[in-house]
Amino acid sequence: MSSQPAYRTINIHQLKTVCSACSLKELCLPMGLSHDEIEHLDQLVYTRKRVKRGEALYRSGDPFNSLYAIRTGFFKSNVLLEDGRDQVTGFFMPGEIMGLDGIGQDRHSCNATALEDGEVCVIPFARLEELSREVRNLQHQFHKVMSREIVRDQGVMMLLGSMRAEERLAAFLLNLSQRFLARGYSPAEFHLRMTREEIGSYLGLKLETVSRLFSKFQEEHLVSVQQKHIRITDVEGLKRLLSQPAA
Amino acid sequence: MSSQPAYRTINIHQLKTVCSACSLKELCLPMGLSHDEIEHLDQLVYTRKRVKRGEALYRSGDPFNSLYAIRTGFFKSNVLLEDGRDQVTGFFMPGEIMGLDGIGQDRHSCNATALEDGEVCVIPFARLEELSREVRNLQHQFHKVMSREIVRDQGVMMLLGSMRAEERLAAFLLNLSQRFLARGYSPAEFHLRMTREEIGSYLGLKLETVSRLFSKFQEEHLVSVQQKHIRITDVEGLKRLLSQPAA
DNA sequence: ATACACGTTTGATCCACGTCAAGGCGCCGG
DNA sequence: CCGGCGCCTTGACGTGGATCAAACGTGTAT
Repeated sequence: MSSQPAYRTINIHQLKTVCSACSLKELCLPMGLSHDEIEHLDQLVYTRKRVKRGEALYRSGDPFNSLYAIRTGFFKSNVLLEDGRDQVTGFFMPGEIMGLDGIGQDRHSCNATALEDGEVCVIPFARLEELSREVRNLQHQFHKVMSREIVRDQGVMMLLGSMRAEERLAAFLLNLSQRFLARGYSPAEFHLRMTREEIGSYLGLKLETVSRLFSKFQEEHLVSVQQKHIRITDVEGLKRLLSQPAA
Repeated sequence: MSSQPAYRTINIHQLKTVCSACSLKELCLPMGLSHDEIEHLDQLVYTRKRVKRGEALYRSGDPFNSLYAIRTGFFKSNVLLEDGRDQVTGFFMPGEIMGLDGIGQDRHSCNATALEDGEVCVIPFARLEELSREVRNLQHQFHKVMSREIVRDQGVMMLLGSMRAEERLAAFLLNLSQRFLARGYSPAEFHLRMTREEIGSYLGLKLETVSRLFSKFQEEHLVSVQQKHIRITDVEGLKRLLSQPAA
């Protein structure tokens, strides 16, 4: 990757690299930008990085230089307490941006780990700021990305702070479903890339509880679960769970 | 720069209004900016807004136009579920910025309410974006503010997802204490502006649990509590609670 | 002053979820 | 094809915090 020749116009791989040619441009940072504006972005992302399953994209404490736009693969972010407790703070899929936590302190405040082999676009942050001083819509788009991350976090707080275990898992499945749909995958049938323990950590539950709930949902014909393969058979049923505070 | 009258020096109220003359400039948006840069900001904030205790600064669904920098008073933000459940997502004090949730969808996604009479600086967002295209450091500073909000939210997730009730309350008190300290108030003795119920909602606990924990902390000589007046008598003791997963 | 309303404290009881423990399934390497 | 190791499921039991209920301050309005 590193030794790209100068005559890049004839390099097919490079062509596929730029935002303007990326299939995720409707979901990712370029969302809502005009064709011309996206071409400005092509100067921004000149590095890709492959990450193998289990590898860290960055770790808490690492100096912050870049944001990462996921091209392929599935990632998680998590924070560790001194005593070893571990809280998963998010799951990320193609088109989503990781690393926003690093801007405020010039170092990352969480770990980002690949849940399967994947590839990310490296976005040098100084360059992004520079470019967004020139391209108004890019600036605005970037602000939207950050704001949506804040809103997403509010949703997780709602989940952790006021929902019961059942509701949390239902909300989680519906959220994944929607995000798969937005990416052109089936919203009804998908593969969970994370373990029960990671789901539990994210939802503030123990892995046994998550497992039991999957079994319960299956008995109630809301989903059909086979290990990591999930098939949602009754979306409305899941949604109904969310509006029913008590059992 | 454009429409400022030349004789602005004689307007006392105006003098107090501008960022360059604001006592909170070390904590608020102008943090880290040079004197000259802060003067640019003076064109940004031309409206203040008084908010009475219990009044909303904005509500979920309201169109988004401005951010709000708190000058005086104490605020909370909360989200409501259809079924009436209410999650407090944050408490805000002077120098902190509210409204960042609105950027992503052009409407606010939570409510912001005054816990006591207060005053905020209205920051028209379009103007902020414009100015931050011109003033590099302002741009960067604003990005830091947003990023820190994301990191703060991660902390709350950690709290809600992996801490026990005792630890949550201890973490909450220590957090308030630090923020009061940063504002020049006593970190050891302060007045809680929110009710037990609001604290509970924020921490994912019921008000009775919060009340019991205050009593427990008092018995253990960690704090002395009298209604809303709190005095932290053993900071180290509180910190110790945080690193002890089990009782 | 007085009184009401609201917020808080405290006790008794309950239950959702955690903990501990024992298999079971499926995948990978030998 | 076999054995081992993650990961998952399921059961039995324990407990932290919720719920229900009853007083008790305290600030605010009359």
